[in-house]
Amino acid sequence: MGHGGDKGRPSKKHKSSSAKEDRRATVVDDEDAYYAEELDEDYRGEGKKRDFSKLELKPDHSNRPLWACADGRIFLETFSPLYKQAYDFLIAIAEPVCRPENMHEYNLTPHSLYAAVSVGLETETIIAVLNKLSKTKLPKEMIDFIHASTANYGKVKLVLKKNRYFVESPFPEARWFSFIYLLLVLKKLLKDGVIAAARIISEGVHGSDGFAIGKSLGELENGHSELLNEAELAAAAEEKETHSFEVDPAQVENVKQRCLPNALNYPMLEEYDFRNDTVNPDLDMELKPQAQPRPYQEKSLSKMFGNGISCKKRKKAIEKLAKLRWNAMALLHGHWCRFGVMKPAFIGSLVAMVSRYSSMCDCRARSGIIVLPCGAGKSLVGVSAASRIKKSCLCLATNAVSVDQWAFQFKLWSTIRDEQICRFTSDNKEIFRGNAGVVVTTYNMVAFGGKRSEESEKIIEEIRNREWGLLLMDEVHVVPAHMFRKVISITKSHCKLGLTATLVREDERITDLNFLIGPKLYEANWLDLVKGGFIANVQCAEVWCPMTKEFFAEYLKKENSKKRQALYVMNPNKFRACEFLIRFHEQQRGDKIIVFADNLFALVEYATKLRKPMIYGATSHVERTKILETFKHSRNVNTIFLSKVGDNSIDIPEANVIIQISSHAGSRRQEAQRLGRILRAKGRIQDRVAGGKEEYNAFFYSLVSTDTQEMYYSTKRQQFLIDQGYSFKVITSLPPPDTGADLSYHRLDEQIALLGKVLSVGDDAVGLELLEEDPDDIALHKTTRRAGSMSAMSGAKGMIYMEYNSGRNKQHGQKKAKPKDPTKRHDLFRKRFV
DNA sequence: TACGGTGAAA
DNA sequence: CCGTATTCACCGTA
Repeated sequence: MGHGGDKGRPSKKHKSSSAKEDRRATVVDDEDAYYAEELDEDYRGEGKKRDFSKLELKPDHSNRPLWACADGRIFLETFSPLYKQAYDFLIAIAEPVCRPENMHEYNLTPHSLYAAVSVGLETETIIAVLNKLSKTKLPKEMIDFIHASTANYGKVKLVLKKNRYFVESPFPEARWFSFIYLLLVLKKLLKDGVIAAARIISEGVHGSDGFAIGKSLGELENGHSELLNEAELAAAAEEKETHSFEVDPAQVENVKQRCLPNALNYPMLEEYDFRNDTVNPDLDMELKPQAQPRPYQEKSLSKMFGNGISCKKRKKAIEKLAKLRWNAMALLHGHWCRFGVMKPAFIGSLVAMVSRYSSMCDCRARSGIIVLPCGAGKSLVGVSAASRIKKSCLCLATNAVSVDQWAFQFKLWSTIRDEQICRFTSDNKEIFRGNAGVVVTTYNMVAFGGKRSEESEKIIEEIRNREWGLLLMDEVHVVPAHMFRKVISITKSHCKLGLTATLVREDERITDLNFLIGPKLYEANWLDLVKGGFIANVQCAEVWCPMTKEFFAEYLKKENSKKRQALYVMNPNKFRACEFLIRFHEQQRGDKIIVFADNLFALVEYATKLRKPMIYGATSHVERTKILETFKHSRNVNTIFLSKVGDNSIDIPEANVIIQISSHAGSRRQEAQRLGRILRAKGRIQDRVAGGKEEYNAFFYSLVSTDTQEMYYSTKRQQFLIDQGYSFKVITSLPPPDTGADLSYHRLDEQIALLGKVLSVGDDAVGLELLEEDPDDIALHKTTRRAGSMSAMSGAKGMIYMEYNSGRNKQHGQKKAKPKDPTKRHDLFRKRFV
C-alpha cells in the first residue's frame, strides 16, 4: 500500500478514523493470502491493466458472477444463475457503464455508494455481498473505498420547516450527545466558505439556536473538541432543545453540493417523514385497485419508500434500533468511563447507525431519481408515489401536452377528484382551491423570468408559498439546464422524485442531479424489460447507403457543413433505401411507420415525393391532431414524416417502425427518445409472449450515407442504446441488388435533377420552387380523402402542398384561413434554408 | 381564438 | 468550444 500512483481512486482518507482499520492495513503485507496486493501489483504493471490471468480465483469461482477490479470497476456475467440477484445488487451500489448481452460493466463511484447507503444498504453488507459474488477476493482498495465513501452518511439532515430550510441533527432521541456530535460535524461544515455564506443567523421562529451553536462552536475551537467532560456535555444538552442552523433557500443547492461525497463527504439526508407531518394537510387520494404496479415499478417505489430491504431484515432492524435506543446512554457512558474521552468517531458511528436503522424501520420518502424506459409506465410510478405520501404534490413536465397527460394519468390511476387536481399552463390556468391538491404545470411556467399576467402571477405566488409534500419531475434530465434548475429553489418541497428514460446529456451537467434532487434510486435494464414482455423487442439497424458518384463529387467540393449535410441527407441511394423500407413494412408486414428528419428541406422533399403526410413546427395544432388521428385509425395512412417535433410531446403508441433519415449530430438522448417512440407496441408484445417466441416486433432504422460525416455522428448517437445492451445490425445494400427499378431516382437524369435542386437550396427561389410544382400533390390529396370522413382535411395546412397552394385553400373556404400568402411563407423558408 | 415577439433548450 | 438553427411556451394584442 501507499504506492505513489494516484490512479487508484479509493482514497485512504478514512485511515485515521479507527485504530483497528490501521492495524489491518499494516499487516496486509505479511498476509500473502491477501489477494488484493497481487491485484494491485497487476494493476501497476505496464500495459497489463486488463490482464486477469494472474488473478487468483476462488475455488468455486464459476458459480460466482463478478469480477471486481481495484479501480472500482466491476464486471458481471449475465449468464450466471445468480444474475438476477447480482444485477439488483449492483444496480443499487454501482453505476452501469455498459450492458451488452453477456457481460455488464459497472463502476463504483462515491455517488453510486451514496445512493446505495441512502436506500438502506449498510457498508458491511455491501462489502460482504460483493465478496460473496466475486470470483476473487475483493481488492483492498475497493474495500477502503467503500468504507470511505459511506462512513459519513446519515450524519447531517436537511429539513424543511415552515418554508425554511435547516441543517439538523438526525438523532432526536438522545439529545445531549447528538448535540455535541452535531457541533463537531457542523464545525467542519461551517468551515466551508460556501456553507458559511449560505447560513442564515436567525432569531425568532427557532429561538436563538443558530446563535447558540455559533457560541458553542467558538468554545470548541479552543481545544475542547476532542475532550469534553461530562459536565460540559450535560450543560450543553440542557441548554438547548433543538439544534440546527438555517440556510438560505436560494443556497440550498450549493450547500448540498458541498456536502456530496466528492467534496466534504457529509451527504445530507433528505427524507420526508410524511406520516408524522401534522403541519401540512393530508390529501385524500388512493391508488385505484386496478392500478397494479409491475414488478419493476414496485421495485422503484420500494427504493423510494425505504422498503428496499426484506421483511426479515427490517424486523431485525427494528429490534436492533430498540436495543440501540435503550442502550445508547449506557453504551456511551461505558465508553466514557473506559477511555475518559469522547471519541468523535465513536459518537459518529452511533449516530449514523441509529439514523440508518430508523430510516429502515419507518416508512419515509426519499428524494431521488428513477430511470425507466419510455413506455414502461413511469407515470404509474409517479402517481403511486403521490398517493402514498398523500400530501400536496407539484408535478412538472416539459410542455403543455405532457401536462394534460399527467393530469389524465392522475385521474386514471388514482381516486383523486377533479377539484383536487389542476393544470397550470399559459392557456389553461385552473385556480387551485382547497387545502391540499395536485398541481400539474411546466418547468417553463415555474422558471419563467419575464413578465407574467396578473392571473398567473397569483398562481405562481401560491406555488411559491406552499410547502409541497412531493415535487414530481418528469423528464428530469432537463432540470440541470440553467433556467430550469431554478424550479428547485423556487418551490419548497419535502421530497423530490425525478423520472426519466434517458439519464444522459451531451454536457456534463447530468451529475448535478445528485445535489439538485438526489441519488439515482433505481434504473431498469431495458433488455430485462424486453424479456419480461413489458416493452417491445426492437431490431436496430444501421443502413449504409453509398453516395452516388455525382453527389459525392459535390460533397467533396463543399466546405460549408450545411451544404454537405444537404448533400448526404438527400443522397438518392438513401432516398431509395427509405422508400424500399416503407414499402416493405407497409405491404409485407402491415406496420405503422414514422420517418424522422431533422432537416426540414429533406423532410419536405421526401414526404412530397413519397406522398405521405408530415408534421413539423409550422403545422398547426389542429392539423397535427387530424393527421395523427388518420395515422392511428386509417388503414390508408401508414407512414408519417416528422421533424424534431416528434421527439417530444407527440404520443403515437400505434407506430412500431422508425426510419431516421437525418438527425441532430451526435445526440444520444434524441436517439434513445426516438427509439422510445416504438417501445410500447402493446398488442404485439402480448402476442409474442403468448407465442413464447423471441421475435422482433419493432424496427429502428438509421439511414447513413457512407464515407460522410454522418458515419461519425451515428456511432456517437448509438452509444446510449449500445450501453443499454442494444446491438445495431448493419445493412449494406438496400434496396437489394437487382431490385428497385420501380423506386424513385432510378434513372440518372432524375438523380441529376435532384442534385440540381439540392445545390440551389439557399438560392432565393428554393422555398417555393421545390414545393410548387410537384405533380404528386394531387395524389396526396386523394390519399387523404380516401382516409374517410376527412373532407375537412382537404384544407389541412399540415399537408405541405396545401400550404403553397393558396388557390386550393380558398376554394375550400377555410374561413380565409391564410393571412399567410405564399410570398410570406417564402420568406420564412428563406430564413430557414439560407 | 389566432398571431407575432421574446427567451430558452438541446 | 461557441455560434447557429430549430422548436416550444410564455405573453400581449386584435
